[in-house]
Amino acid sequence: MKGLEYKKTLRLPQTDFPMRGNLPNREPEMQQWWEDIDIYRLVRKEREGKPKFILHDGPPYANGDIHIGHALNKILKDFIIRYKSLQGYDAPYIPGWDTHGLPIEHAISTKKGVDRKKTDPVTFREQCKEYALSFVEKQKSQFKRLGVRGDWENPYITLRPEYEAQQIRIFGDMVKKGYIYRGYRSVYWSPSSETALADAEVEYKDKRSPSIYVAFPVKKGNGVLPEEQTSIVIWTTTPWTIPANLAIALNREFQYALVKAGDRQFLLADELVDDVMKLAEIDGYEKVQIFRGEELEGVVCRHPFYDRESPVVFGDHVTLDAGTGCVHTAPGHGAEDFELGQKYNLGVLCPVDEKGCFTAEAPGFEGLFYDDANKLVTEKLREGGHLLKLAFITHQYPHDWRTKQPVIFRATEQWFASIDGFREKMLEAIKGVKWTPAWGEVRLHNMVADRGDWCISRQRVWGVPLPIFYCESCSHPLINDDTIEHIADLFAKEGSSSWFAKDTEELLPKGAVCPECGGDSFRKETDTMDVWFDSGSSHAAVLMQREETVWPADLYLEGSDQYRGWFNSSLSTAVATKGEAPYKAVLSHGFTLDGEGRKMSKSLGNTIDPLKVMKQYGADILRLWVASVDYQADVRVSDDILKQIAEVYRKIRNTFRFLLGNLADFNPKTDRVSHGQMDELDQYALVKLQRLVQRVTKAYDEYEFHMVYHAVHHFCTVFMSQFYLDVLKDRLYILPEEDAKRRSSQTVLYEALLTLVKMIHPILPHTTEEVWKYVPGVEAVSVQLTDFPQVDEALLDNELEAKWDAFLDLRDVALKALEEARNAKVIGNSLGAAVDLYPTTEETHRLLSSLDNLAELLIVSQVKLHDPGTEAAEGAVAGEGLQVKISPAEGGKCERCWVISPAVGKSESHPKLCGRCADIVEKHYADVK
RNA sequence: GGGCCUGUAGCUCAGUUGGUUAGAGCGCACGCCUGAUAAGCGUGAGGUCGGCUGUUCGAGUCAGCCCAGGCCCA
Repeated sequence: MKGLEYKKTLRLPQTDFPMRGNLPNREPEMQQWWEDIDIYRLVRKEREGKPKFILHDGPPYANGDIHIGHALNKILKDFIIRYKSLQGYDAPYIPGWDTHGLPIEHAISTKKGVDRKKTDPVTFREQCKEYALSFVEKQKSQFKRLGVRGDWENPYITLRPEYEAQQIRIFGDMVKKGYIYRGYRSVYWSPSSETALADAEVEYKDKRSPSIYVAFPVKKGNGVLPEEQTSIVIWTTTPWTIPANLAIALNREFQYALVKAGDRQFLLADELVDDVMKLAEIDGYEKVQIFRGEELEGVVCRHPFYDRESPVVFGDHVTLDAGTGCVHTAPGHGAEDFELGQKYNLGVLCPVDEKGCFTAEAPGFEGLFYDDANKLVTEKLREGGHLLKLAFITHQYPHDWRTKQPVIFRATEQWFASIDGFREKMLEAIKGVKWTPAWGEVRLHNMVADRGDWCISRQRVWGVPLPIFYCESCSHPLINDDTIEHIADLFAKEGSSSWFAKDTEELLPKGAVCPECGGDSFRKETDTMDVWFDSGSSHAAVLMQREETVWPADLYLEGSDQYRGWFNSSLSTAVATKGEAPYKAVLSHGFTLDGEGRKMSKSLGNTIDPLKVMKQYGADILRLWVASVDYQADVRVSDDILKQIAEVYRKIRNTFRFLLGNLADFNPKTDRVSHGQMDELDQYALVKLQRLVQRVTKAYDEYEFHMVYHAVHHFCTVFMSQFYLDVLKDRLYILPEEDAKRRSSQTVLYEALLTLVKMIHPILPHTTEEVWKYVPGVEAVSVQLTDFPQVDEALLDNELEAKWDAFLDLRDVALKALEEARNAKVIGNSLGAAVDLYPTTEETHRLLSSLDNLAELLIVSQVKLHDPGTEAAEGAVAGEGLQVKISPAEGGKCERCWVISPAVGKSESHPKLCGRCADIVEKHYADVK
């Protein structure tokens, strides 16, 4: 027999499981198979009646392709759903989409060129809906490509009638509890298009404006300022807002100077005196007195041409960058002014209508277009001697992105949810939620504690209408249980566009009358709800509606921006209506940054496109990346990082391949070896496997997926590949198929295979499913229909573990000695070596002498264990408790097992084999020639 | 400017109640093997633990300040 023939007597690994993943091609095939067998429903059925685990999906906005942040979010959710399913929970996953709101309106206007003002609402909304649904489909296929398992056939979508109806009911409930009220708020207003604008609809352009300095006469000096011939000087570039002036804002911290010029005195910020005097061309002035801002509290001025007071107030927004340090404040015409007005109870004066023309509230200017009033106001100021200077400046000013005309601020009536009404309950509810990471609680608490009321009305068409009517005769709003239920039912049947399609009479229940005046004629509200109200109602629209879910959810999992967003809006509507949080636990993830830890942006060109990654590497690589990082803080991605992940993937895949290859002839039903009969090394491997299950289970339970990743990778690399599998090769390849020692190891390999494939499945669903198809003797059609490995406490032999752990340390000493011998050209591979072991302690000797197969464990040909304390040969390598000397092994190299042995050549029938192999071939392979 | 968070080898992560020369894997360098082979094995070089100042017998671990970066506000 020749070497080639002897090779036929080996049991080398054999498997069709491919070494290379070829994921970009193979994953879609696997996903098709999942769809064919309807894996989502199979898993649900498998867990029917089991305790539920509800991870409620936060809806992404249906616009654009998915980006890496979406991928991170959905993959993390999928880890959890898959893990909980394997752990025996019934864990349905209903993906959702957020579909109303400005960005879609915007896209319809810009991309499709539809003019909202010129299109009837029903038609416009139809186009928005079509657009939104097209992106739902697009993103759905992209999410599915990530390998996310869920009820993709029945997602929740905020524009669906049944969703809108529930949202209306939530709103109605809040009305009933008295949390909804009407108030004023300052918004961007475009006179040219006669509509309110959102921030995104405003663009800044250069504009030439008048710049005036105005003296407001002091009426009450409050014992601090003189009242004769004394004025506070303000600066503004919008003279037309002077009629709406209700206050003058100062900064408490600044120094203000009283300046005497001729017979008049002016108060303004000390630092700006010289600049302003120069501009106003006032010579010969002198500072009379300096005040700290706060000293001027209580001072009141008189409006320059109305019989009205203008008190001094304080605001941090007052700066010394420009002007006088005294800010003209018109709550009706500025956001900061408005807030200050609220704070000081100044009231709101907004004497400008939707066309930008003055109303009767500004006597002397009625009907005048605001921009034309600048001149008249200035004139009036000059006449009264209040105008110190008029000039013109060019500055950046907000314009309507569509009409390109300037925009103004206008206080308008809006609907609010009164956070004060349930703030305390919210703070209480926050305490009852489990926050991961723990600082989430502080973050949301601070936010809720500080936030103002929630403005829920939007002057938009693409949204859920505010279901409110106004009496035609007294303007009193009409909203009650009957109207709410009526509209909810209507929306459930026909969708919320019916609000725009139908007349008011058709929208009202029969016989509705105004509770104030008894009138029976109404008009309907035209505003829609803030989209945060949409998604914030999902707990009611989904969890309370669907039969497969329960309320509250076990978990919400979103990016950390959602503390302000969805975590917050959901909590608000839930606490307001049910008095409790809609979630038992909240988990948040960070943001994806580039390789340098910087924000990703298209303009910087440092984005990573998940779709490209899947095309190049595959979804499992992307998923492995998600698993590898500590997502609770911000995470980094780059091409280099993905390359690294691909390497780790290779290692895990090859471990599976090796296990499969060495189990080709193993039938778990007939070939298993009982634990008591196992080789000690195999028992040790089982202990290590239990330790892995322990560690991994804990990590999954705590949502610490990077711990899973590192633990599994470490196990595959350090324990399996570098030690256990390497040592096992000899017995697996060389021993006869049915040899008990061989079967013992195979039993462990089989256990390890099953354990690993299930444990890593939530992270690598495609790869593990592929592996599953090659695992011998399993009945479940999919790995997803199996149970997560449990720790077998009976296998945890601490003494055995400690002994072998100690052996591995001694092995390191031997490995080092072998390396030195290799470098010195004493040996090539380790089988060329004869090893002399010189224990320096009794303990080491006891350990080593208890192992009868040291040569096998060290993968060398010969080992001699010396008595403790024996002096080591020259050139021995010293380590902890052991010295090791390497020399070339003596004898011939067995052609079958490659071990070097003096016995080679002794056998007559097999002169090229060692004793062991000659024996095996005689007994088991007599027929092989 | 405010609230919250992050900063340990090139990369991804560990570092127990503060306690000896700070760990792992990947990558890298060098070598072995060619019976896991577009694989596998071995050895090795890499860290002022973001910086500074404190508390302490002793700090990657505690406190303060600063720098860099992130989310959300103003």
